[in-house]
Amino acid sequence: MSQAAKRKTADAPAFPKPGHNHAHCTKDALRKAEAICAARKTKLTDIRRQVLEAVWRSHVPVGAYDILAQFNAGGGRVAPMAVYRALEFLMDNGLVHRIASLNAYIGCAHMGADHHAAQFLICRSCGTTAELESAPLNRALTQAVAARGFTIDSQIVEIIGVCPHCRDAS
Amino acid sequence: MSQAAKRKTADAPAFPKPGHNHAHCTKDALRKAEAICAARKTKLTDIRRQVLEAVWRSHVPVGAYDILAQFNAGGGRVAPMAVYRALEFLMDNGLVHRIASLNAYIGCAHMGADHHAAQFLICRSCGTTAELESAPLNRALTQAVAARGFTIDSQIVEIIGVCPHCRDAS
DNA sequence: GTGTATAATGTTATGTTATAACATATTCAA
DNA sequence: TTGAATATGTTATAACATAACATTATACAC
Repeated sequence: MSQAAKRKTADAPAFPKPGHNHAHCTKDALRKAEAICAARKTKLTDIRRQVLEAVWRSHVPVGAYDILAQFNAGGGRVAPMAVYRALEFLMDNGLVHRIASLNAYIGCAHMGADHHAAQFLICRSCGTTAELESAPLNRALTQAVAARGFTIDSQIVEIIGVCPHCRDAS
Repeated sequence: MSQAAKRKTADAPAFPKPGHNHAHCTKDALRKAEAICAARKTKLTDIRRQVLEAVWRSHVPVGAYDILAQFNAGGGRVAPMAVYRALEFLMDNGLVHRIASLNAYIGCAHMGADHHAAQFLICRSCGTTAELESAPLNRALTQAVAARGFTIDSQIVEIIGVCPHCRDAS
């Protein structure tokens, strides 16, 4: 593989494909989450792990009450608070992101990278949402903000459009 | 004024100052809104204008139910639907933006510029929110998205931090 | 091991934001 | 002036999120 190709791969991860082996995504995410919590000495308890699994069911952001519904489908009695608390923990530990424009949550694709500066591509056709993670974009953003004398704490960048797979399919 | 200064003025509008003449902002906004609705042959009815005025009370995004409360403070009987419908009209006509991270609404600072690609700076100290409108940022964003084969429809860019005035005051 | 502080979860209630569905009124043009 | 389109009124409810306090589990010092 050429240097350019390598750089492209590192810089522009493929948009999740419809038929990819998602079990691998989930397993990998859980494994990394365990490692991160161990390193941070925080506890990935049962309910937290279950919420993380629910979030990783797909690459489509999932609402808190959808997670709740999954839990209670078998006659469970979990309350909304339990889900929201688990989500808060997962977000604090960089394992999950909130998608503000959807009021929904998605597993972090770059666990451990310590980025609270995620950017998202949201397909309005299939719902699949991917992290962007573009260095040039980050630079442009940092510069534009600094030029206004503004001190940046956090950012919400959500791009709504059509993913390459849906575009090709239409 | 030098070319550089002109460019800076056009490119980086000042963050709204605490003591600026806000009556001018409001008046200007209403005037432009009238013109835009006339040009588009849409109707800026009473309730729509009142919602627009409520949104322009300040440069801090305002919640739909806050607007509602203003209306009903004097014993009114406006229902949430009325406010939401007016907000929808105002957004469709490019007069108001929704701030997703706050579930709140703010007057559009560039009426008529026909940009559904607004970017916002939100001060977490005073709440003042300004539009960013950076060409380099837009370019970087467009490029980064295109490189992923993604077709962009709309974007949500909200930068949370501290505005220059609050920073200087602290 | 026991007590005690901290963290995690359970429980109940309520707050906040937004929309559905249908009725009525207004406008404007044919 | 009447019919179609637009705008508003009204009632109910959906969807998302947190407050406040009770209980249980965990850890760690003694």
